[in-house]
Amino acid sequence: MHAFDVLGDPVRRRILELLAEGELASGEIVDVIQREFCISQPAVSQHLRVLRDSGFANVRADGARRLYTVDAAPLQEVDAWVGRFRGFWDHKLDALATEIVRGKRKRKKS
Amino acid sequence: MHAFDVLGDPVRRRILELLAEGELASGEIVDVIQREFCISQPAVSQHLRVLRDSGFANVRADGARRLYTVDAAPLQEVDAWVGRFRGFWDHKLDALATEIVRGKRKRKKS
DNA sequence: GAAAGATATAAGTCACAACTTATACGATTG
DNA sequence: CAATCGTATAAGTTGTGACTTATATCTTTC
Repeated sequence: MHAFDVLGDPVRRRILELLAEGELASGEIVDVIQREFCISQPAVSQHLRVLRDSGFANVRADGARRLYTVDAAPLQEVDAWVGRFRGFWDHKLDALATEIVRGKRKRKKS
Repeated sequence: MHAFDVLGDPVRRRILELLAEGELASGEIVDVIQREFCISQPAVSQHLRVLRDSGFANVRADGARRLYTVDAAPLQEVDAWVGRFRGFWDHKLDALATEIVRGKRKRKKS
C-alpha cells in the first residue's frame, strides 16, 4: 500500500496525529478513535496493522499491551514528494531558507 | 474527496508532476499517461476532473483544447499537515532553517 | 457544412478497502 | 488454573472509486 493511500484514511491520519504526541498503547488509541469515529476495536486494530505494515508506526510489547510510536521514514518520503511543489507558494524569502536547507544537505553528501 | 485521497492515486500524482513543469493541454497529458499507465482517454479525463474538483488543478480553454495548471493551495494544506511531523527527522541545523521560515511567517501576520 | 479533432460525460462493471461480528491468544489477576 | 483483560486475526458484507465502451459537445479544417 502506497504511503499516500495510507494517509488517505482519516482514522489513520488521526492515529498518526495522536502518536505525534508520543508513545501510546493500542487501547489508548482505540479509546480516542472510538469516541471520535464510532468504529469497533478490530477496525482500529486493522488500521494499526496498516500503519505497521506500511512503516508509519512501530510497536513494542509491554506485557499484554502494544505500545505504538511514529516512524518518520514514510512521512519524510511524502514530505519530499510534496516538496517538489513548494516553489509554488514558497516565493521570496521563504525560499531562501529552503535553499539553505537543501544546500546544507548536498554538502553533507560530498 | 479529501486532498490525501486525491494524491492516493498514482496516475493523479504523475499528472501533478507533469503539471509542475508548466501548463499542459489535456491531450498532452493523455499522451504521457497512456504511454506510462495504459489507460483510456476517458480514464485520464476523469482523473483531470478529480484534480479540478478538488482544487489541485485549474483549466482554461484555448480553442478546442483545455490547458491545465497546478493549483498550489491543496498541496500547501498537505504540506502543512505533514509539517507537524517534520521535527521527527528535521533535527539539528535543518531545524534552524525551518524555524527561520516559521518565524518569518508569524512576523508577516502581525 | 460535413468530417475530423480535442475533450468531456454517461452508464455499467469490478476489485478492493473499510467496516462488521465472532473468535483466538498470550498476559494478568484473583 | 479459571476468569478477565488487551489485542490481534478470520471471515463475510458492502460502498465506492477506477476502469471500460459508447456517445455527446464543442472547434477546426477542407
